[in-house]
Amino acid sequence: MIPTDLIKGSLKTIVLKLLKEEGPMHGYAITRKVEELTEGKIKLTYGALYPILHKLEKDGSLVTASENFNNRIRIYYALTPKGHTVVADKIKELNEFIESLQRIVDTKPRLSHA
Amino acid sequence: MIPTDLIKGSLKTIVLKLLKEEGPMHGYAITRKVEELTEGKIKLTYGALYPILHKLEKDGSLVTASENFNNRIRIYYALTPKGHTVVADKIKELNEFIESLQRIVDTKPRLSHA
DNA sequence: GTTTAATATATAAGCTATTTATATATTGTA
DNA sequence: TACAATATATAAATAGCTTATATATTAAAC
Repeated sequence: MIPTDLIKGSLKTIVLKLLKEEGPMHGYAITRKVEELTEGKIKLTYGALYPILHKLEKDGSLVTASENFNNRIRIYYALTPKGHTVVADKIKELNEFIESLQRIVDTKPRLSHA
Repeated sequence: MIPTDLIKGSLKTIVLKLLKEEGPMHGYAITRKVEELTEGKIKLTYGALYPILHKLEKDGSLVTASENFNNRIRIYYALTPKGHTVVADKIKELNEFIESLQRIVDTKPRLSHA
């Protein structure tokens, strides 16, 4: 599993991206999907997830719709038009970040030091 | 510039990786190199850098050697054998992280939702 | 001649996103 | 009948960072 320090900071982007590609999801399903996509390497804790969702709802990026499924409440989160704009920006940032990290990781030692 | 939230957590790995590839460096040079490698997209502040270096020195991953250059003190940081082990682990983690992020970012919408 | 930018290291206070712990409740499985 | 899985939620604590501040020299600009 990837240490949380590293993942810290990209969780919001990950959540938004999932909602964009999968459509409306409820919290529990989001944690499942992240684990599935990353083969268990990234685990979204509920203590991190729900504050993120609530915050995004508050700022108008997400809207909710409650559903009763087997006597369990499911709260579906869906992107608003504003949310779609936010995701686009966040994805762009994340791509730049990935690119920068790769440039650093791919750096090979110089011959002068070999 | 990439928001600091995203970079937070990978700074230590970046510093260690640079010291591995470039050989001993002093703090100021490290900040310069990171900016250069990432085309200004990642900026290492001194408030972040020096505590990282001091911590790595304390735990035995780095050793220091002072040099006087133009009446300016330069403190060179170099990896110890332990440091080399730590870098290897950190790089491995970072690669897994990058891979996981890419898997999430590259996810395309399903036809069933199209 | 004097101000400004660049070089060089350092620390303390404050912020904020996260982890950890805790709470609650139902359904399916062993 | 107990345990695992499903489902949401919050509060306290942590930790890594940013921001601000301090100090000192050299080179360039004006």
